Amino acid sequence: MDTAPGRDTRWLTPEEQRVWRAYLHAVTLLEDHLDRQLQRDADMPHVYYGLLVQLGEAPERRLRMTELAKQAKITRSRLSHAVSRLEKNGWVRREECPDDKRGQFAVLTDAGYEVLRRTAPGHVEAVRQAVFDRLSPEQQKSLGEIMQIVAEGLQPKEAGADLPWLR
Amino acid sequence: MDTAPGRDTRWLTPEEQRVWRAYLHAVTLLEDHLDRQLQRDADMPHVYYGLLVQLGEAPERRLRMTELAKQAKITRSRLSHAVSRLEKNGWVRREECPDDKRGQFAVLTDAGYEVLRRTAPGHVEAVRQAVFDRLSPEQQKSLGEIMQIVAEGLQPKEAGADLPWLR
DNA sequence: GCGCTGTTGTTTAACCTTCAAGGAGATGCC
DNA sequence: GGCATCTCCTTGAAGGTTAAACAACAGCGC
Repeated sequence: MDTAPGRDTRWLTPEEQRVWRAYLHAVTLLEDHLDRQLQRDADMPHVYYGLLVQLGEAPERRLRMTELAKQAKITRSRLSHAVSRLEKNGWVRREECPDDKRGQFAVLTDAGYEVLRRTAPGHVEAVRQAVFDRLSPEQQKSLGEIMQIVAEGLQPKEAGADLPWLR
Repeated sequence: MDTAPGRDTRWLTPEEQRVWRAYLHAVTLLEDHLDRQLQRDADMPHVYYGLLVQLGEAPERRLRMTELAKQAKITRSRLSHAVSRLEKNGWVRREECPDDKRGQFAVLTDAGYEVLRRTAPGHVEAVRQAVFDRLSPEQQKSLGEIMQIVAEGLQPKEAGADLPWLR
């Protein structure tokens, strides 16, 4: 990977520093804001809410643990803890996988769906107020492209994704 | 604050959803990446590293706790815990404030400065590889503007900041 | 079948963050 | 001065996250 930082570090220029600081500030403020909003209205952190959303969109409102972890960009360990908590709340239920006895499904319960239905509007509104209402259409487009690029760069590559002849 | 979500929620359009998902993915992947990088190379999470940076840039490498918390966008409580931890590592030291006996200074020690000097290049390189190397100059500029706007919208306003005649 | 390797999901303990509460000193007002 | 109130910072408990180790199983070659 040749990352060994030698004598010649490519420091950030003043302009790059401004961009980076702005990014850090925006991201931490926004995550804080949304976390508080959801903690107040739905009694759970943002990440947990995201899990319910993913399940709500999945066929039959169920996903294998690993698949859910992948979609939510969290570790399986973290997901395991999270689901345990959501299970206690009655929002999610675990089910065994008939095909693979190691496997577990996380299933969104009716109560979980109800919570989602009740709290989604407030959450969307919060996102709108904090982000979309403040950006021009061009900026929104730009933001999407930029984030897409950054995410792709960090995504653990699919096997053979860049070696199509191996598939 | 008329946020009461009535029957008429302004849902995100499909395009807005794509932008928002891309944002969430990028941000969580990036934060994870940097956290791991720093945990490995500097034995501390990203936020703690940020504290050392702020102190390193401050005059005399010292800041009042509240000021540091404000700059780092974290709560005083969190900062208090964090400084305790950094103090155990010998990277930061607390000092009393002569002017205000309630006050405390957080001071970057020589050892702390040394850690910073040693690990900064690797961190900058990680940020570069994940972000700046992948974006065009226009995109970098755009990112800065967008994040600036979002951050300002969430920033707790300074007293009278939008009422200049009151200052 | 048997063993090998990799996957799936959980667990433990250490660590970090949050929230609510509180001590101690400053500030202002009478 | 006396009192209320505010600010600065800390604390402890509850809860969330992480890394590492683990048990159970699947897939595969033999």
